[in-house]
Amino acid sequence: MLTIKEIAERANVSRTTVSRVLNNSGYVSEEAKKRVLKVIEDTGYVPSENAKSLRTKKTKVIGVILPKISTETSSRFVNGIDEVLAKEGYQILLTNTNLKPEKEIEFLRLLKSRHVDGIIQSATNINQPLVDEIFRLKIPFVMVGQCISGLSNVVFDDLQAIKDMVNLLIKKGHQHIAFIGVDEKDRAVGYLRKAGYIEAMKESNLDVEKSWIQKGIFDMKSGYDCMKMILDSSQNKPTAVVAVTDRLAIGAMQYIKEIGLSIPEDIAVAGMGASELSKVISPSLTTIDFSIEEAGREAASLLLEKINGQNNREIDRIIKYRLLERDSI
Amino acid sequence: MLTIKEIAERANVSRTTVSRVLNNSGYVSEEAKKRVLKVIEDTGYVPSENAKSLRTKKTKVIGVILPKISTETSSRFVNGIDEVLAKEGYQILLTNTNLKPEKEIEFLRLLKSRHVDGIIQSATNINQPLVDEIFRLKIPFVMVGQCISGLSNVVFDDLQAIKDMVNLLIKKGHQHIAFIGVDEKDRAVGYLRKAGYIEAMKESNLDVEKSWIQKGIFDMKSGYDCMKMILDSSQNKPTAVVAVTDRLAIGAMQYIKEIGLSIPEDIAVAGMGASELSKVISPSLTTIDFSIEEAGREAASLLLEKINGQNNREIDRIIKYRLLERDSI
DNA sequence: CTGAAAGCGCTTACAG
DNA sequence: CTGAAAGCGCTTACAG
Repeated sequence: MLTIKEIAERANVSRTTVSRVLNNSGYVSEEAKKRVLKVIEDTGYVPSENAKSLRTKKTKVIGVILPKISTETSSRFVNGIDEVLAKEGYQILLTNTNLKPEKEIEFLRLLKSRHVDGIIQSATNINQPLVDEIFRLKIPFVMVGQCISGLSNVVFDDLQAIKDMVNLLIKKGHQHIAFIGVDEKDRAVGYLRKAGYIEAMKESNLDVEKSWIQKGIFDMKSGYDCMKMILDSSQNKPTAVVAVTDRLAIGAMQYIKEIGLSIPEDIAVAGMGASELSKVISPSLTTIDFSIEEAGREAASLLLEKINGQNNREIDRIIKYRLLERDSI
Repeated sequence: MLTIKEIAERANVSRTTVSRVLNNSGYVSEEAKKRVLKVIEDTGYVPSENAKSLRTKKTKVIGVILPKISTETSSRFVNGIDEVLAKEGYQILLTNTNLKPEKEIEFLRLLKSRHVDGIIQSATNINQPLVDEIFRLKIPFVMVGQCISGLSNVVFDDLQAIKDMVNLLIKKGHQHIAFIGVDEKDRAVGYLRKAGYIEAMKESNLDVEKSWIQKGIFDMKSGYDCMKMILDSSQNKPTAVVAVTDRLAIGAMQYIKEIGLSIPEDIAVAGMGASELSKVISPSLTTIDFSIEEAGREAASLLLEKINGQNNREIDRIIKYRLLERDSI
């Protein structure tokens, strides 16, 4: 590896001078500058960011903690982050907990040990030890998808979004509306969306039969199974179903089609997430677009503000969603 | 920031000793070890990886260069990489060229300046300056998706895969088979897949009408347009069409449905890539599964071997594909 | 305009 | 078993 020392020798100047031309700081004579630049060009020298950040305490790297890396949501999210960070010359160090909560604290420490300038975490469920560790870190931090008071958060309006969806269904004349959710430990997707469904039903004085509410996990098969459960065990058959993810909704659609019912005539189906799938499936799926890229961009901007010391208070941003009404309802 | 010095003082030992317990190397008395561990525990000290790698010349970070970050392919690929790298304690530094070739060299240098232990690049089209820079870098490197002689490559058998697909169509009785491709500058997807189509047709002595071959870009709309072109301008209407990506194929399906033809009765459609969409669309799309995760895993393993000095020769790995025959043909 | 020297936080021979 | 000291490749007051 070439070092600044060698460049200095070849250009017949001191390391200080080389450093100056590298960083465009301080006075350097045109003569010297030219010589240094020439040597750098010839040798293909690239300064060591490691050594640099050991001195400057800045790394121009920000850490991103993802609950799952191989999903459409994650890649959109990272894309949004990258869009604003790349412009400022920041790199992304990616970590993936694969839904294992114990990994979160591990990665937090790891990112700290690598002196990232800031951290963005997209979380599903959060626990106290994690929160404690975040505060302990004292590092610019933005939480996405869940809300922790005292931190800055970028959140989605999960509650209102599903209420809008249920209300739309009600407006269309549905009274028996079923719900496919996920574990409530996931506060946003599990708890809040279920709460929104229940609130909306209550506000319209509609009864909810217990068997209309089913809990699955994050895949299509699970949506299929839940739909079967709902239809098999309900006294009053629902005429509509809303699922907390598109994937679950699409699984439900598969079951409905399979038993020969039609969508939306016999049963209307709605999902959430605006996945690519939702556009392409037939009938096209009514869903909620949560603007994931936008969340990524917001999180990155917020983090940048913190890094640059423009604000250190708690700031919460709620990302706007859009209800996409399509053919499935 | 807490440093090793402070830990040493608090534990009443030298920095050397702290370093020893941190790395579990050399002799340390139980006494001392216990004291140090206690202080670390109490303070939440995390050693600086920067300082460490400045000395050791290892960063435990590997750089990944992606042509586009927000695609299903990319996230699957990164997932595969992460699967094997995470086990070995490596982190991923992600860069995204957004299909801008000039970014590639920039990122190569950047990754070098960050002293990554190795680089994995997923490329679409490659040019000589890029190749030169890679060789200049002298860093463990694995190229994925394209083949550069002298480097280690993980490639897909694009040519044979599409030949298999075309031959299957032929076996099913199709003689007029159209093709939707992309720019041939993309050697794998553009050039090789087109070559495979042409070869397969030739081997079966089937004529190819010029208008059967259309070129699009990587989205559905483009597939739709190409299909329209094919149907509008052909003397002999094709009874089947194969597209080089699922997205293009699905776009084509949309047009076919729109004009009231049915799939596969009137026109059979095949894609490539085994996207999630392909499963869900109806009729489900016949496609090729290139095992992207597997490519990620292979690339990571190969890179690890190089980093550990187990091999430094060129090694090429061809990832197996599977033809998924579904309802669209 | 230029350079010698200190220092960032670690590790690692070396000496004891 | 332990520690003083050198060194990794940079930057940055400071002195000239």
